[in-house]
Amino acid sequence: MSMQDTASSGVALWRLVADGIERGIADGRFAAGDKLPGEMEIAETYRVNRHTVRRALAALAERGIVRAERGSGTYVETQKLAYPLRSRTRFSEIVGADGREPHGRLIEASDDVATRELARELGLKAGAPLIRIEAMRLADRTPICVSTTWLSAQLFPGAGDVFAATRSMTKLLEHYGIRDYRRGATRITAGIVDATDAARLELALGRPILVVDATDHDLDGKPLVTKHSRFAAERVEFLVES
Amino acid sequence: MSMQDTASSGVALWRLVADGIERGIADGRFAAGDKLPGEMEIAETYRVNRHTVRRALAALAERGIVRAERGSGTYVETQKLAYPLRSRTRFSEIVGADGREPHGRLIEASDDVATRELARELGLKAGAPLIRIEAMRLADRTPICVSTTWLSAQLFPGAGDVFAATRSMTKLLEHYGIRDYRRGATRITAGIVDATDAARLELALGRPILVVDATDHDLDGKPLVTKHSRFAAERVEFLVES
DNA sequence: TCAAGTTGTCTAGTATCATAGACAACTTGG
DNA sequence: CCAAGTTGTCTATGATACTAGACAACTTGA
Repeated sequence: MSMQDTASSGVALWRLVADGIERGIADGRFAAGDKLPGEMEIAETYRVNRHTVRRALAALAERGIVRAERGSGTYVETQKLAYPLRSRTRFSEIVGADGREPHGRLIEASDDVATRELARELGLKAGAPLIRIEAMRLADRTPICVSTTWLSAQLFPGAGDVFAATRSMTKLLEHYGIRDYRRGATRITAGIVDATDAARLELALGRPILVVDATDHDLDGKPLVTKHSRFAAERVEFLVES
Repeated sequence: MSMQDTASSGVALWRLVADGIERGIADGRFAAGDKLPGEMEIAETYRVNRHTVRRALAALAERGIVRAERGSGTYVETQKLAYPLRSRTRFSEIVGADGREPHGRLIEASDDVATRELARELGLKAGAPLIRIEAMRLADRTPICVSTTWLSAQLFPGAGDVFAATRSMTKLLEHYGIRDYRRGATRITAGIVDATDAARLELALGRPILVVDATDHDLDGKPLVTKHSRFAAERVEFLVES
């Protein structure tokens, strides 16, 4: 590798190294607790200066993916988040069960208008006022997914502010008196991350993402919210129960 | 945006801008022939210096996606090939209907042996002799896809030579007395182009591809050929009819 | 013809990226 | 304890990324 590669691709060398290592962890070449090769060895395999490797490892360490031990080596901290797809799915519960700390972050909340598709999913009329929430979910400090969520502006007035305060869709619904809800039909597809999501997910450009479309209903079957979520494929593993 | 964003993400700003514009073209926000917003306007929307926008546009121009006209503006060059996925799909017809000239090119023909999966698709026994044809399809002079096609060596003896002469799967089947055929179940996935296909498709490394697996049957439902095709995602758009 | 708007080109300055070398601090295994 | 191997930190240098401003060259529409 060389600066020429960086210039032509627009991706920093240390980022390529970091992504390569993270991919190795995702693929299982390095399991949780494993010792990574030494910095010099990594530098040789990527044909890169040791300082560049250190930059990459620092980025991974900041996200809690690896942990450096002076004099000893650098060790893998995390493993893929097992994400069961049940009708009752709560991000915070899943992450908590994995021994990691769930976080939510509001990216943007804005008013929107129901397209035909959104109206059908939410049981509204096309053109109905909606609130669109762009949010992000993390486990410890690692971004897991970004979601675009739509709710009826009439059923959930001021939902954007509520989410900004609670950072949780479950708590948002509780705020409007909804104690429990269920996930309806879920569509799973895959795609390539775009630049915006890549920056948000701290994901390399061009990496695969898992795209999940789903609508949550209350216990009477009335649609509440519909979501379009993009998961970093290398950090999560969907489990579908039979 | 600022250098701080770049530092944290390891992705150059101009790359984010270029991807954003390319996405706009892919999404149809900018159609072929359309004039893009001025460099200053793009710079404002991305909160970036005009020179950074010019870097992004230069990268897109080098790939033939946009074309700058001094004093006038920057225009979208490319147009995606609309590719309807019907049970009766002929590449030449689709390309011709788009007003472009279809071409076929034989890359390689070789003998092969049926794996379990291939045997199941073709209704043969595992280990049965096959002919494997690696071919490429173009519209005008733009590569659209590369396909690996398997046929029974017993049903279609010398198929490689026939394809080399006709450069068309339809004509190949005609040569063996098959006047019409239908496409069976089609699986569509996405992935990243590998180095070999990238060179063939004249595609940059790391670009997305649409992977299509399908088996063609004769009118009695007997499997004829099974294909594994890789389309340059940025040059084609599949249309699935409901 | 002319003014406004567009892309093309130049200079300059600051911050980051990447490389290079040296040495300190620490852990591990013999 | 000691040698080998590891990560941590420092200085230094050159290339690249991004911003900033100015002006030239060109197109378009009034």
